[in-house]
Amino acid sequence: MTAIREKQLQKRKQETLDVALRLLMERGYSNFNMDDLADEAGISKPTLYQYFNSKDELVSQAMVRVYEKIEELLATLEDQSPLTRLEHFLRTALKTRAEKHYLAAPADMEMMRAIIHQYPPMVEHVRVVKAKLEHIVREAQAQGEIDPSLPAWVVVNTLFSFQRVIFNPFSQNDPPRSDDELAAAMESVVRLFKRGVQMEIQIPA
Amino acid sequence: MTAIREKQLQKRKQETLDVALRLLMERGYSNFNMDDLADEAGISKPTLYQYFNSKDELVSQAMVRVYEKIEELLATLEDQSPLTRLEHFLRTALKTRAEKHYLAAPADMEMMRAIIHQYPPMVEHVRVVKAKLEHIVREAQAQGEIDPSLPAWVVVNTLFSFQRVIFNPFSQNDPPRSDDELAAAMESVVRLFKRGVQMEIQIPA
Amino acid sequence: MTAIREKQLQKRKQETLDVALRLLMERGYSNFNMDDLADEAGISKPTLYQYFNSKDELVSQAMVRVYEKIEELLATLEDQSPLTRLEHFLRTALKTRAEKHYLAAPADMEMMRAIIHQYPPMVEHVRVVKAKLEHIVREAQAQGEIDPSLPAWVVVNTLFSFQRVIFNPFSQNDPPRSDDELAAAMESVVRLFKRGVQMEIQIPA
Amino acid sequence: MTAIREKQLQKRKQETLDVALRLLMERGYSNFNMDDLADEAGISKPTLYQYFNSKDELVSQAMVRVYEKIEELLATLEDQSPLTRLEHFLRTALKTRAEKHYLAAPADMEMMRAIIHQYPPMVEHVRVVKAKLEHIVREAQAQGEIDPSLPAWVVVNTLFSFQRVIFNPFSQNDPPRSDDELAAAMESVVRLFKRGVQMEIQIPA
DNA sequence: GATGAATGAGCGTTCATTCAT
DNA sequence: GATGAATGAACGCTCATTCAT
Repeated sequence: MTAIREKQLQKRKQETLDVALRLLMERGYSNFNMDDLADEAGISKPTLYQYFNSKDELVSQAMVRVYEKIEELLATLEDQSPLTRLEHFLRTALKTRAEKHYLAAPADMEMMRAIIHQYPPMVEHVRVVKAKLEHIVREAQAQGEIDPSLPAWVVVNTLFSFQRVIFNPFSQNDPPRSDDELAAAMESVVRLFKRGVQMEIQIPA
Repeated sequence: MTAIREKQLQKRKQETLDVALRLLMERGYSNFNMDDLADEAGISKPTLYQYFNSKDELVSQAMVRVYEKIEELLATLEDQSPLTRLEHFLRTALKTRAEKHYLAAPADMEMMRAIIHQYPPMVEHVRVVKAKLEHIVREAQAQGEIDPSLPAWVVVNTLFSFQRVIFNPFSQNDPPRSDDELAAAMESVVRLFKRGVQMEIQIPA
Repeated sequence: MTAIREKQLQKRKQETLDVALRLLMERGYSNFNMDDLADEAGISKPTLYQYFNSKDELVSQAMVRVYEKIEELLATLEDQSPLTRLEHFLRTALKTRAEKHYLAAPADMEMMRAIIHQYPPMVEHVRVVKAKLEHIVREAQAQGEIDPSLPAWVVVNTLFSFQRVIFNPFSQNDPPRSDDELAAAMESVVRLFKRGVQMEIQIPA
Repeated sequence: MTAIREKQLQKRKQETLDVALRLLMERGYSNFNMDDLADEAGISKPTLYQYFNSKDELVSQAMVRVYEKIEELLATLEDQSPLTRLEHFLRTALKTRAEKHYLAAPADMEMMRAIIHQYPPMVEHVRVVKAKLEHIVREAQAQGEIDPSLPAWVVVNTLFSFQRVIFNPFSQNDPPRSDDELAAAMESVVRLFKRGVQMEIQIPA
């Protein structure tokens, strides 16, 4: 019984986090408020506060959600070569981004640093995911797929950063891109990344 | 006489914008408030509102400031090759960023989209700078320095995005980097960029 | 259960409007502020804003309240002759006024024009009440109780205006009137009105 | 020299008061501010404060101006019968009002009571004008032009109140009146007043 | 367990008023 | 004598958070 209850609760919580994520993406942190979230999630505010202790915790958990999705994604790719895994990650991140959803777009939220700081478990979560990605980078470097002179953390941060190429707040002022343009842009970014991290080409004598 | 006054005023305004930029960088938009700004700038709130009509206008002008600096930078590089100019721009952006100042870090402010929208002259400013950079990219492509198959806007956005590699809100949770590490990272990013945009290497038969 | 809640809420709202009306009467619009209202009404400011969306809406609703009272009053007089109804209305208005309450004193608020304009339903309300009064005037004219050469709207506006005779901001500087004086003044006004609107007396040949 | 200066100053002051009166009429007290007044009067704010010690004093003086105009008007009528003088006063007041200027519209400003209170000389001024009007009323009563049973102050207040019949903030929502309608309305008001204050008609046996 | 209703604390903005030139 | 620039004090309004039912 309680288990079922518990499951229902978890589901509600997850749904709430999804709505929160969407609103954050749509409006930005400062235009995101608990009233609207409660409304859009179809629950009352006190209930919201039963699920999450504070707005900041909620936002933090929403971010963690993003990182969990990354982990899930990486888990499905375990049998592929390290570089292929990174490529896949990048491609997925870009696509998700283009569809205006989240996934791995944490860098957006300059504003959330204070928050993140206050919730150590979340911080830990982020650290773990980054460590996993760094590990993959190092594997790739060991296998000669990536230039070993590049610091692994730089490569990982680069991957995260690339998401902004496709969609960022300022692109709203750019000319709108057609789906084809967007697809081409994504491929360009992937190519740019792969070439960029490649070993120095040794021109055979 | 009046000219001196006017100049003083402009100076005050600029100083205020500088303080604003620092606070925005430190705290993010939503923790940035007019009281603190007035305090830190050493002026009263009503004076603030004589300089700027609203918080949003102030923030917008602060952003414009950033773009002006980019323009100034680009102007000093006119005699160099297109790719060199882009490289220089990137290097400067990264360095500024590492020093926790601004310059070309607009992409930070997911939260500012609404704002920017409301101040058409600012939007125009941003558009112009982006157009200039895109122009340089196209020159580089014409001269064979950059792969012509990459859309110019993608390359420009990439340049902006790269700033986040060095410093972003989440890196506060990463291990702190030494100055040497940072310098190396910056070089890595530049290298990654240059290789990434390069023409496909034609291996001679 | 909820019904009780709802009723309590409505009561609170009404009480708040009453306090608002008193304060408006005492201080005028520009010295009337939401903090004091909240204090005097014994609720918090946010609660105030749950009841009313803005100061102006609140003031508008307070005005509507006044007009509702007029409608209620008129409803109780339906079986009387038109002129008697108008007389009764005037008498009540004057008495209420003398007791420093409201009822039908909208003309006070020169300052509220902008407000009223912004709340179409309120404007409509006012229009309806005026229309009802004008209708009564026309009935009286049809029955020979009122000179038909007087435009109905002029008569109605006259009725409203008369309230100021008894009490207006400037009368505070006048010598204070005793209760008897006040009663006499009210009767004088009523008499003045009745004679003023009367048919031209036909002196029989 | 100084006399000329002094005259210039007085002229400027009067002009400023006229602008103030117009703005007060147009916007109401609460939307009337010193910045706009300085702008529209073409002087600087500090200069404004040299002319008038405070906003409230300025407004009070503006009101006094209105009463001065009444005194001037009455002075030109000295050779006429008391009732004729009152009639003339009423007619002028209504006309001025219809032209959306002031003159004798003090009752508008519910909001100014606090002010008026604080400037005894102004209060005195108002008292004097009212006393003069009351004196005329008493003369009329002595000459049998006005029913002696009506308290003089009631008659005077009635005169002031009538201005609102023609134009008040709420009439903005009424259907607009043509010039002819307005002229007819004014005549109606005058007639209503005259009949209203008339002696009881003694029907000869 | 869920919620309608309530609130303390704060924020952006304005305004009457004054200083320094 | 006249003014551009500055400010203290409020005011309208919002938001994260918590009772009371």
